[in-house]
Amino acid sequence: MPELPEVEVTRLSFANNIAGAVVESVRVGKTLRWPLGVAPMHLVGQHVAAVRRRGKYLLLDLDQGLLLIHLGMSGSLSFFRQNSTPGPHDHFDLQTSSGLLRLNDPRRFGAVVYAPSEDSSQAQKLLGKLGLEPLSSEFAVDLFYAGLKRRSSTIKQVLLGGQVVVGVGNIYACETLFLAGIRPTRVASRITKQQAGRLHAAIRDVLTRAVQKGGSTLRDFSNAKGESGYFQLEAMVYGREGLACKVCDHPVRLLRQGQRSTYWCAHCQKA
DNA sequence: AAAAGCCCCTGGATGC
DNA sequence: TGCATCCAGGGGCTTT
Repeated sequence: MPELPEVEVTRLSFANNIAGAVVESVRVGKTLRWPLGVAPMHLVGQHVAAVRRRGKYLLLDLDQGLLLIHLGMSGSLSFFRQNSTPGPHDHFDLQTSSGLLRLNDPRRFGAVVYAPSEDSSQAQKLLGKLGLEPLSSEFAVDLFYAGLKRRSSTIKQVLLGGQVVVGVGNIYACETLFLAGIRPTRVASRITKQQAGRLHAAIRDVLTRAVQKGGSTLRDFSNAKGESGYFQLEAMVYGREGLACKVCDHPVRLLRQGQRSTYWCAHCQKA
């Protein structure tokens, strides 16, 4: 479910509410991708200083260390002002003095992991190889182009891989390649500087607008206040196999790349 | 070092 | 209605 815009919208929806709050109790349900990595008691009494985002990870800064939260494929966070009883897929609760932060995740590909610091091995194992933040000023065309230059796999897989640029998931990878007119099977290192420029602009543009629109919902995304997004940025190709391309009327194609579906238009994406 | 596969898990949609 | 099969927006881990 969540790509960068959904994670960022989630962060914005509760960061100000939880900042400065004190952890009162922690409830761990079924184990997620990994165990929490610390005794829940250790978190009690600590302040939540801030909520940051790195790629698709949310970072909750505590007095001592931080929590790394990932939503996986099916995770979502909710923030409750009042008490609420957990449902069958609510696998982590952080009760604070200002409200309850709850992770719901049916598939349990998500994670909540404690790390003693951002430099710790626990944190670096997850964050250490992440690429450029597409919505920050560090996302320069030159750096992006240089990153693509040293990759020999296809551009679609490089976008998904997160080692050159973070936060672009399957939907946005398909959509940005369409907007840039680049075929998804193109070897990344053979992309020209001009094409890299178009792709760079498409990534910034689409992700920025998706955050502004409240996150896309092809299915069921909602932020931590329970408000759903609308997918007002309509997909040009994603999920549209066999339908007419919105630009040229040729049928949208489907292909498999690394066990993921890629949707694209062979007529519009010739670069 | 990088790339390619393999998995983790549940629920919803589709087909018989 | 019931059951089997396929698919899903992610990414760490293991093997090449």
